[in-house]
Amino acid sequence: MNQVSSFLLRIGLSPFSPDVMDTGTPAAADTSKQPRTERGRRTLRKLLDAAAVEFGERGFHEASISGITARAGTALGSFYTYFDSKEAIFQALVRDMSEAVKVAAREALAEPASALERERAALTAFLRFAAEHKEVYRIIDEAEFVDPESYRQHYETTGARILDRLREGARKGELRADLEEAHAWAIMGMNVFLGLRYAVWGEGDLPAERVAAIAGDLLAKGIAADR
Amino acid sequence: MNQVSSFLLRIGLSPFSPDVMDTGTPAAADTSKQPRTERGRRTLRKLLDAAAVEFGERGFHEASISGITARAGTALGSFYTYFDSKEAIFQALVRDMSEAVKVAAREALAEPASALERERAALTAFLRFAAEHKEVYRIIDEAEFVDPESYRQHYETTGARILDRLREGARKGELRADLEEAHAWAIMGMNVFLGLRYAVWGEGDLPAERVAAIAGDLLAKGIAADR
DNA sequence: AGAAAACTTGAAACCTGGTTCATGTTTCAA
DNA sequence: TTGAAACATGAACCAGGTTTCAAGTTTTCT
Repeated sequence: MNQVSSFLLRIGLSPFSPDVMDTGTPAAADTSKQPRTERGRRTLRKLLDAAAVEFGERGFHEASISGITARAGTALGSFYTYFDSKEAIFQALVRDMSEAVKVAAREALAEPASALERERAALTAFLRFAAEHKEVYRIIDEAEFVDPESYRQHYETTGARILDRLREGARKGELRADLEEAHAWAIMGMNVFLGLRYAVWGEGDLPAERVAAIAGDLLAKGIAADR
Repeated sequence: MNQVSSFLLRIGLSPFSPDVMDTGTPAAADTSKQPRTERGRRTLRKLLDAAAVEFGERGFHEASISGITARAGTALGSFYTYFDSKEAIFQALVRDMSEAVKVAAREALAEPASALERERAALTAFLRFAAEHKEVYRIIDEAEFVDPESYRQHYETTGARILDRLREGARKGELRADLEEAHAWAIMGMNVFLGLRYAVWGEGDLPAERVAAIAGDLLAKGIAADR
């Protein structure tokens, strides 16, 4: 029911870690809301885990605070000890998850390989992660409407990381030298849609490796007929 | 304020055309709701146009029926003469817009060209359309949460059309023979994300042709360094 | 013309669910 | 031990927006 908690357990502890780069939303002085007690930290974590499930299952608007607190096994009122509003917890969740996706990708890129191999590995990891945590996928996607700033930040950051890899590949002479932001976004879009189709919707009609192989090979050679 | 109406004027007349393929949602016996009068058709159209603006500007949940009727210049109660609920008009809108996107793409593919050229042309058209009708983009995207069935149908149909083109290209020997559904989805994802980044978000930092050229060339040759 | 059907109207009923709050319990440091 | 701060509780409050409805007005058809 909550494979989510595994990574939230890891991440959840720092849901309010100061934003590395404050982008617009004042992020509020949530100092007042930070738990000062072990018990408090436990409750906060339960709420975040519960929210991930609730939002993932019912979507932002269908989801209810009482649904979250019920799942968390806390009283309705307790919610407001930790979050100012429904939006606030959603935002915390989105940022944690964005981070979680990033981490998952980074891990997959641990051992060095050719630039093309790396893109394939990254996609495989992403597909596996998405299949494992469909809620994450959904929540980040819904952020486009609930918390546009975080949504934008997520994709801009992700795009920038892809571009970095492309440039690195170009530097090593493995990739073309003229790659730019648009290439990174094209690859990102590819990945996201393949994730939607095969990881989130697909009941595994194509395994992650296969999908990643197809995309990798598309990146390597294009789709034109061999001459 | 409503460049939308132009295409809705065209499409709006048949918002209830029987679904070619009923997919799950019973689509209800909307026979009862079909206008039987010229006046009725006019009002229905006003409501759809207004809804496109309202939903596009405020998103599904922020949008209100009274907002729609106010923009349409009709009474609140009249809304329910034509739609059963907020969801119902949203669905009608999504399906119309899905159709509109399809039409725009078809038009761009009017004159024959090489398979790769066609993909580039399709993307250019899509980017132009998206820039022109950001609301459409947003509404279709939000359907993922408000009306998942229509959302899925939109992308499955679109993906299928792309795949058809790829197969056609393969048949003519211009494209590789091993292209499959995943390739179509990869291309679709590419297009959608480039649309989001450069048509919807971008203030035209890159013109549609340039973006389409980059993507087209990625499809043609891949991103590996020339050997 | 006359009557039925189609359509319009906007006030008000109705619901839902986010948020508040006053009261109690637990934790922790001195 | 003890008091203050942190945290927990859930009934009640409340705003806002969807939906209903009964009473008109316009259109269509014979």
